Amino acid sequence: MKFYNSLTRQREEFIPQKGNDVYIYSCGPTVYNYAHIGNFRTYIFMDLLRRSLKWNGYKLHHVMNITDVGHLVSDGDEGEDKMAKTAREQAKTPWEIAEYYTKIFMRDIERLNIEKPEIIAHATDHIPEMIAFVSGLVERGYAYETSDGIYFDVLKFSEYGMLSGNKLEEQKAGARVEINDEKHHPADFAVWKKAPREHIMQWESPWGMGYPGWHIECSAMGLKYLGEYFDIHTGGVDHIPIHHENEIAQTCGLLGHPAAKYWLHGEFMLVDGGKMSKSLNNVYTLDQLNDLGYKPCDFRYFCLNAHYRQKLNFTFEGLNAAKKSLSNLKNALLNHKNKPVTEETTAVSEKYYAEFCEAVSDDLNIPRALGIVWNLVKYETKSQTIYDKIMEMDKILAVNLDVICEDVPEDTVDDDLSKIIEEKIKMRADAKKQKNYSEADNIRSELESIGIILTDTPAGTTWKKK
RNA sequence: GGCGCCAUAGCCAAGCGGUAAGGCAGAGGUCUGCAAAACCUUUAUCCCCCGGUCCGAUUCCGGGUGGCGCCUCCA
Repeated sequence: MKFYNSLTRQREEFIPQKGNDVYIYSCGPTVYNYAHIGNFRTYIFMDLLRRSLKWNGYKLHHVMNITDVGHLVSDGDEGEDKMAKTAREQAKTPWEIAEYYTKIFMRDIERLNIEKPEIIAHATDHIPEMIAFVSGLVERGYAYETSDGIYFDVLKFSEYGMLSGNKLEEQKAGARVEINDEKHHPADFAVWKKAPREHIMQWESPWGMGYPGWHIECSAMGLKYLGEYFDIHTGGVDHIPIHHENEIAQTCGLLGHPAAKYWLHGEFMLVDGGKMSKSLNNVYTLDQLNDLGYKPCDFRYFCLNAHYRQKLNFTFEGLNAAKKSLSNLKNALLNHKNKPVTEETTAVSEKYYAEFCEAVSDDLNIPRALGIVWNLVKYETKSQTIYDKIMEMDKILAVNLDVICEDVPEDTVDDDLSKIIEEKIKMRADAKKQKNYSEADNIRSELESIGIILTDTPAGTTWKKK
């Protein structure tokens, strides 16, 4: 397999460090709000990575964190903890907030056919590990204490910026409001924060009551579950300049070397050509898409259409295209069901299958793989072999190609109206019998004007809401 | 100002030196009284522009132009 490694900026042959076992860390959600479709694009990418590794015969040891403490609202190390802020606003405890949004997140990734990593690690369950990590940094001289916390000393790590290419001295002067003048360097970041009395989430530490910095959790939990050296670290591209840079710095500070060998980053999803942001009112959740009539698999299929390292522009035009495309694909696949198996179709499906494998293993080229699926499904001779092979491919795509009819929402038309509609359909059937087609068409358009669409089938006329 | 990504048909998009996958939309057809659905056929003489390397470049190099992201929390 080959992956593009953000750290070396090139495509590399993937060689696990411990034989057939692959150790992965994925940055997971901060559970202070509903995850949006942009977040899910990244987890779909993570899932495709998992599935393709398993497809290639690897055994996975995969950790994803749930950040339920330490992620601050603004300006790196100042400002309120996101969890605490939401808790305050909703008059709940941070624990309740975390539990609620974690539950929704887990439900959503399940709906998107995103496999759960083997280990889901909550930050609040790993405070001792983080404290040990911070102590180690202090002992080794990579972190220092100020009046409000323990900070990582970026100048002690000469390679700081290796992932993003940013140079410390070239950051825009004054772009970052410097509130804390105890810091040695503006880019120094908190690995531990001392808690004000009123802070809800706080733990005992060698530096008094406090709570961990955001970045430390990933370093500490990765070390605990995956060891000093592991294979892959994933996250969104936005993590490159700060979060992952800091993780690398911390790990190098403690261990003297980076932990992960391959860094894989999923690109952003744009909305209408620009950034997704709450102020532009273009942030969508899975539930919202569902209410608009799009199934989770429609969205997943939409994401499969673009390579994970490419920005993907979300529009409803695009989502409609994906929805239609997926439905067409299922129909086309159905044509192969229970059709005779021949030497020819077996050979053909093997050939396409091999191409599919190659695409998947080539830095997760799912768009190309999808094209191969289409070419195979359109093969003129229909055969169960082809059906079976494509269902095999769906183990990567995971868009439920065998599910033909997903649950449609209950129709909200009341009984009286449906009686009237049934009556009209009967009238139209009579008109058709008498070849009075203008009357039949009138009834059709009459119903259409109140939002009812008629469809003639061999079994009779059915109707649905527009 | 710094860092990074990108530019392929109406839209989404693959393509990694040998002459443009795939999907959606559109067009034509089959079927249907008409629709709808389904199925078949079709849709880029060319890949933002200008130079260069090469027998050959959408693909490599240099320079433009344009778009996007980041440098504040973000997947």
